Amino acid sequence: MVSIKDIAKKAGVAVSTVSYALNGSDKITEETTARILAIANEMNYVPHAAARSLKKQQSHMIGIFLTDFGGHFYGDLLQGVKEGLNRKGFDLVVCSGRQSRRMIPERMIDGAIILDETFGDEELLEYASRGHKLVVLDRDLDHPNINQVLLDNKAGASLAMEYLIDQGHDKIYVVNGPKGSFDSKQRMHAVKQAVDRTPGVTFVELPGNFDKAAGEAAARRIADEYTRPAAVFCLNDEMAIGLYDYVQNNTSLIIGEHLHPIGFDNIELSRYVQPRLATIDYSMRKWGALASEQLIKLISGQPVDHERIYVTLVQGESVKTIV
Amino acid sequence: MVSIKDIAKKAGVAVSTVSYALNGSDKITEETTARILAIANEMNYVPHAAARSLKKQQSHMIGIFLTDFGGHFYGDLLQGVKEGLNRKGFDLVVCSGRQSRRMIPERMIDGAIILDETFGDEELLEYASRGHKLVVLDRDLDHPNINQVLLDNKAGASLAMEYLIDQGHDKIYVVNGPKGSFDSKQRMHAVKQAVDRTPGVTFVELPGNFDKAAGEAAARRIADEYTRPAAVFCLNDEMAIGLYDYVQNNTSLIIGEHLHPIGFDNIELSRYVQPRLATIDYSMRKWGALASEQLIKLISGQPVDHERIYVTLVQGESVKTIV
DNA sequence: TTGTACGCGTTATCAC
DNA sequence: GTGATAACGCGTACAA
Repeated sequence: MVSIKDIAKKAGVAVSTVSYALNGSDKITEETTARILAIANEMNYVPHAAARSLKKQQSHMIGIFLTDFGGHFYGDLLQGVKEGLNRKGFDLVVCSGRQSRRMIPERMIDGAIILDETFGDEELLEYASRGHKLVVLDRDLDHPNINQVLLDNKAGASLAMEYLIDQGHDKIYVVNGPKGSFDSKQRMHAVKQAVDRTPGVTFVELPGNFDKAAGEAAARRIADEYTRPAAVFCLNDEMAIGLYDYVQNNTSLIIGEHLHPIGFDNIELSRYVQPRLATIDYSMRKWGALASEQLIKLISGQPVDHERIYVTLVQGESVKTIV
Repeated sequence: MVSIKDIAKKAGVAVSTVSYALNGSDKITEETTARILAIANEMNYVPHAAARSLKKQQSHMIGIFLTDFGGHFYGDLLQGVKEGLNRKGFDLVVCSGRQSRRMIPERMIDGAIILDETFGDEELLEYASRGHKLVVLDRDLDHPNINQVLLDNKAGASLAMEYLIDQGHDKIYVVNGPKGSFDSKQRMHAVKQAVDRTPGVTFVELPGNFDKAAGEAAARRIADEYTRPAAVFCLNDEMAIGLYDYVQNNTSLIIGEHLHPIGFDNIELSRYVQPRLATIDYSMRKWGALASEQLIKLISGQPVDHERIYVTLVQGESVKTIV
């Protein structure tokens, strides 16, 4: 592998001269620079990332940590992050699983975006206290080195509940997310507020886990005890799809007639299931772009405030009016 | 940031002692090792990835390069790669876009898995000739430093065509993939072979691009010239979904009656569209796992042969028998 | 322009 | 056998 030393030798100059020339410093003559560049090119020189990182103490890479690679969930988010980052000359690495976490303390990345509830708050605070810069998308964490870019879960859940109630529903199941999930908690909290301020609404909370299986389990329970039309607020679309699967394959109940589900996230699939799933929408891409922006500000020492991603209601034939 | 030097100072030993102890060398006494480990722990020591990479000339990270983050396409593949890698102590970074390519020559990663037609063959051969190890999933490239793990496109396309023909279809549209795509070419080649050996089949090739828009465009064309029932082999599911969208929203043609589409990939969505899309299935996870295995063998200098991923037919109500 | 110290961990060599 | 010294990998940046 060719290093600046080799180039220096061939060009008959010092390594520092090569380094300056390569980095476009005006300390070096135009001619010398050109000559060195030519030689470097001809020798197929490529700087060694590790050496540069070691000296500069930064890698110009940032990591995004996801719970898993599954689901249709992340495509647009990642695209948003990547675009935001590339504009600033940073590269993105997408990580998942425990092993890759060491990239943070080992300084392989200059900062991280976290969307992975399997991280403990303490672990993240620990990183932050050691000087690592983080943007969290899935929790409320207060530290100068941590910035939050959170969904407006409360608005979303309120929107969903109000929609159901406006359509005349007074029996509402709510399928919860995972225990530790911040988004779940916020959404469920808003659900309870909505119920509290609306007399006459029966509300049943079912356990869930943000995956299809949870939606199916909830559907079974609901179908088993079915007596009259009910609305079902699944705290994400994935579970709503699971509910569709179960109801349509294992019962004679009709979605949009007996059961009126609404989801959260507006994943692509929701547009394709029959009938179209009502849900809460927001821009994944914007979320990602904003997160990357905030992280770069954090890294470059600029002041940052926490940010919020706004949501809207998407109506769907899965929810019909009760007359 | 605490380095081995700090630990050495506190422990009253030389840095080499610390390094040996940390790496579990038997050159150091149990007690000394224990003491050093304790101190390192207490000081929250974490080795600097860049320094280690620099010395060892390897990062224990491997990269997978994707055309984009979109589509439901990659989740399982990535999961497969990750699992295969983690077992061997490697970490995965998922990359997309031109910028991140520099990770290869800059030796930020020890090897790369390529599923991104926007790479040129020459570029990849160039990397290989410089000693970088690659596994390609999307082209036929011969070099000692390159291993191929390819889909059995020919079998898949033959399966699809035979299925259509067996159902009595004699008018078959085929919606192609992008011009440069290896998978497209192989599939289309097999299509032509199938047509050639079956007299009486009318076959029309339509341009495509593996995205939904291409499927919609093809659908428009087919609908405009519709005279009698026809089968449509979309060279991937995404385009077949686009075709569904157009046909169901803009025409009175019925899928499974007038138009009989089949896809390729068996993405999750294909199970949800109505009627279920017939398609060609294969295990994404296995594909990923195999790719990572091959790459690690390549990196560790073991001999490797090219591999093939087998495919099966998934029947669906999108294709009905012509009587 | 150039010589050189530096960033940090690894490992060969050498002395006790 | 134990442990210390120093060279090394590669690029950067300060002092000369």
